[in-house]
Amino acid sequence: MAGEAQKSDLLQGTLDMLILKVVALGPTHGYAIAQRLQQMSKDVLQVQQGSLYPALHRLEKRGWVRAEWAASDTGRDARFYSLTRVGRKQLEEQSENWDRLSAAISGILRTAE
Amino acid sequence: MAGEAQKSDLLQGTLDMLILKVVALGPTHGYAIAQRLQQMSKDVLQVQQGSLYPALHRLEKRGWVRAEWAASDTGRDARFYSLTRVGRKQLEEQSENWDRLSAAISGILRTAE
DNA sequence: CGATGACACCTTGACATCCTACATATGCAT
DNA sequence: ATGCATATGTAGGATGTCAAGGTGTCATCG
Repeated sequence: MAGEAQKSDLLQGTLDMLILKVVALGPTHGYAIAQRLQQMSKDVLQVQQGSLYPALHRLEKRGWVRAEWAASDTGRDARFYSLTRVGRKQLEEQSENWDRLSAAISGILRTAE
Repeated sequence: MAGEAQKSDLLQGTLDMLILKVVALGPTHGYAIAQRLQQMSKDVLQVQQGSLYPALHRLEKRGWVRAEWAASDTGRDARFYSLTRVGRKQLEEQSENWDRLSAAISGILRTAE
């Protein structure tokens, strides 16, 4: 705790979108999704397991991803997720929404005093 | 509700920061803060009153804003909020954090498939 | 005079999301 | 045998937002 800046690991509401994006790049299992998000963001984003797996389950329940067991790189069984057609649509919508909202917010923050 | 995509009016976790920013531009009362955010964002952001007032109260409780009664433009009494020194510090920190996180997210979304 | 709508404050209850912490199990290296 | 990275999952609690409702004032319109 030596003067570390407080970090919230995520922006609320963006996790589903980020997972969809990673899965859109190719079928991936949960553990790897979290690692990849961390790498892709250069350690800015960190997904806790207690956030990750519930998110994957709700995405599957909504039909945005499909899951199946397969062997991971290391030979162990892992649950691979792939994007459904509905999921791809969702990813597009959420990305557009993100662009709109984040641009609006950044614009406000840039307002000169 | 004609097939409208569900849209959350805000990105969770950004409301406090946005309020601090508006208040940083000059003392303002709650109702006007919500209007201003909507205007500044060209109707992209909409703050519900059930989000606004609890937010103002927690900002005050944390000592990030100071509140006092005064007459509004229309002559009616309103509760004007102004930024404290601690609040200004918070605004800076949260803005930097926003920049980091939003840049990371946008970067991931831009990854080519 | 009564109704309406904009202004301005506020609370309650439900809900979704996230985090901390815990729990389980495998494979590999030491 | 012990530990570590991999890999999945749940339980409990905190937080933030929303939908919906409520109070009261003031100006305007019919």
